[in-house]
Amino acid sequence: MRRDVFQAIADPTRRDIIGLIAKKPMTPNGVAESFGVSRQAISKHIQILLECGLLGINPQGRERYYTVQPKKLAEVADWIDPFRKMWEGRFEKLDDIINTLKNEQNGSEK
Amino acid sequence: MRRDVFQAIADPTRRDIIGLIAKKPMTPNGVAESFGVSRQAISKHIQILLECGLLGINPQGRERYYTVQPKKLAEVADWIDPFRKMWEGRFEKLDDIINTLKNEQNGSEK
DNA sequence: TATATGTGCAATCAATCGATTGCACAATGA
DNA sequence: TCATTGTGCAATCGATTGATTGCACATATA
Repeated sequence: MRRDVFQAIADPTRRDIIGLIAKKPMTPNGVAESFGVSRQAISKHIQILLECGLLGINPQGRERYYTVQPKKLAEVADWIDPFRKMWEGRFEKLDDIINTLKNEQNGSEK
Repeated sequence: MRRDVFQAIADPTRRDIIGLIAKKPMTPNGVAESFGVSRQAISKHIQILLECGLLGINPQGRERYYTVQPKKLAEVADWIDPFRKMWEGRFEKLDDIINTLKNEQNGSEK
């Protein structure tokens, strides 16, 4: 079963769950009340987010408060970062990869 | 058919394709040679990346050179940004974070 | 012209996904 | 104790995904 952060945040419901829990740690029932799906469906989404490290648990009695582990999103941010430099036009600090890209693009024009 | 950037980059092969084409615009055959799957499979990945705006086309004769449109990844970076502030411990703009999350939640309701 | 090459599209298939229902079990409270 | 509540887990189902094969068509090349 593939459980990486990229796949986890691909689902819009899971992104909403992350956004919700980021504001305030919540229980599965609390989260489910904010969505139009069953508690079990939310529970499965939470399970996926747990398995890839995007959420943490804080049990209180029979309730389980889930919290967001935002640091885990750095994996995505790190992958995007070189491309950010491309679209922001900050070419002064580019590594060889991006320099190669620029040269090849100019060279491939007729 | 859902065609958003988050779903597009969820597949590791597609992320590899983006990384490859970012170095140098490539044809489908060129890309396929770098992977262990068929040309048609690569072609379908490219189609998905095209449909969500992550790639552009530059036809040269019967060859089609695909280029990366990095700006499209800003959609993902923008979603991550409030969380980046969380994991980097910059809480001075917490109100902005909360507001951003609120807006995102409202805007993504089905 | 005829042949080879580069590419896209349709059909197909196994695997996975997102959701539901039903049940089990521990913690709470009468 | 016994009923209620909060939660997790298993079975199931329809839709989607990622891959393959086969074919069509335009472009290049002999």
